[in-house]
Amino acid sequence: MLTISQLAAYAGVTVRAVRHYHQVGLLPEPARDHSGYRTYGAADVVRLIRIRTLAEAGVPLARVQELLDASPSEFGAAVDQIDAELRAKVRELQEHRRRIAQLAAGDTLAVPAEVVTYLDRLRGAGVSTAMVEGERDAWILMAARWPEQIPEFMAEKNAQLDDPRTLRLYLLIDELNEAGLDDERLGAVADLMVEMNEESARRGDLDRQDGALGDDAFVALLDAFATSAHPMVERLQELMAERGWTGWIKMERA
Amino acid sequence: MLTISQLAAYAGVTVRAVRHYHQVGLLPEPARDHSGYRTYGAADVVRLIRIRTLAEAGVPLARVQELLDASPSEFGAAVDQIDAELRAKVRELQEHRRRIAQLAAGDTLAVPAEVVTYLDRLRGAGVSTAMVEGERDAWILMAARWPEQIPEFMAEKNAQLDDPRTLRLYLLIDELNEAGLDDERLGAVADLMVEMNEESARRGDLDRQDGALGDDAFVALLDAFATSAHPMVERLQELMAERGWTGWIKMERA
DNA sequence: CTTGACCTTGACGCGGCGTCAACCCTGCAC
DNA sequence: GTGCAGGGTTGACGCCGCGTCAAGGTCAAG
Repeated sequence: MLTISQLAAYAGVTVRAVRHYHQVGLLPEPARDHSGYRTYGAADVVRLIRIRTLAEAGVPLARVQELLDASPSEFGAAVDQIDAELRAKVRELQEHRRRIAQLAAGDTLAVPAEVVTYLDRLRGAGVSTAMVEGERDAWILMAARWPEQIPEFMAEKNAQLDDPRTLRLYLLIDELNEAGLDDERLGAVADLMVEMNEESARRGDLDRQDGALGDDAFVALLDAFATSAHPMVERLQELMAERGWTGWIKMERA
Repeated sequence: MLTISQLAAYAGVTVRAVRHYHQVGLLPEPARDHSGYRTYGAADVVRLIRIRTLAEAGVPLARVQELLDASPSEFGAAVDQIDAELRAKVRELQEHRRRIAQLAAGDTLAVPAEVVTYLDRLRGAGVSTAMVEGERDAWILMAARWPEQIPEFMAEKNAQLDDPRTLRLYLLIDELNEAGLDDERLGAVADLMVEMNEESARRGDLDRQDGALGDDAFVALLDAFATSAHPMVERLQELMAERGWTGWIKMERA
């Protein structure tokens, strides 16, 4: 007669595992000796080994029972099914690996590739890290809301950046962020923005934007985000309002 | 300002997940409105999306925090490590698949290939299913105790089976199992066993067996197993004892 | 008699939430 | 007013396969 640790040793499992199998009913509770110890025989070793064989092959414990007393054909079908489940898990993990491989650089985190390119262009042109991060976060939000439109949006953004005044705008705002709020230079920024908005309006860009950004609540959210990130935005909006323009992400004539 | 379900919708996660992230400290608890509702802003959406991006790439939640504010080089190292862990998991699952693929037929379950061949030979020679299953279980035990020696043992077993008297022994015992205990024919079985034992002894097989089966407790276990499986074994042992032989699995001159 | 190695039951922990339960708030239709 | 649907809140259990204490009782050896 065997004690639980001897049984476990013969089968190559832990004592705790044996007790677990008792608990879930996989292995019947054996008789006890005079002091309450469980006593096992050779048949228990056999059953335990067969359980382990299945468990180590990835069979969920809940299904081991049915497999142990299945006919060969049932057994084959069940094995096929379990193998299919294992395949699915493998695929899932492979997908994880694929994704994690794409997370090489910091920016790539949650940002589509087009946006990364755009952000790199900004950085390369001398725009500050803080500003680029703000842009990145804004585009994370955009990509969450309109994943399909991102290539479209980025094409337009890149086109805007071809106009040297756009870059000048970014750099001016960067400077002001460092230097502190200076109403005279802010005024110049606002003037520049108005000038470019007028041109956009003439080209009809604003109308197209109206269609694309058709979720007022979300636009409000983005505006609030911009305001909280850069206090200067609020002041700029006031100056723009004086010049007849409201909004921020989506600019409109008052 | 967003409610928790709006936040969750923007990031493409469940409300429960958001609350879980609060609980584990991944996402800071936001301010509450007058009725206790959580209120979120755009920055929370951004953070939540970045968390999801990592989580969906297979990063354990416990490590998401450190990855979110890691430098690019730290990030790269961590990503490498996580990828290694994912690879390990994949390998493990593949191993499971390999094993389960081997579990095609019933006998294969926990029995080495050599034994399967031997059992098939017995079955093919007309030995009963019950007897073959008993043999199988005994060999499961043997393989657990002496995995290395199994090929050796099976070679010997096969050699024994080349002697037609061995098969006759199996078939006789099968018959007696069905017909009930009949001392006269049992006597004939015992005589045959003695005869073969004597020959084994002359060839020196018994001495080699002594060396191989050097674990008395385990031999006792196997004997007990045989006895409990077939009540006839006990009677046979008595008859063998009268003829000067003791033991069962490991036979010795009294 | 002590020690150390075993046995017993009971309970928590892990990972990432899903899924009740039991209750409160809000806005709208009647 | 009242009722109802559809939000929100905290709290707790469940999953899976055990690992790992905790707090004892038992056994064989020195």
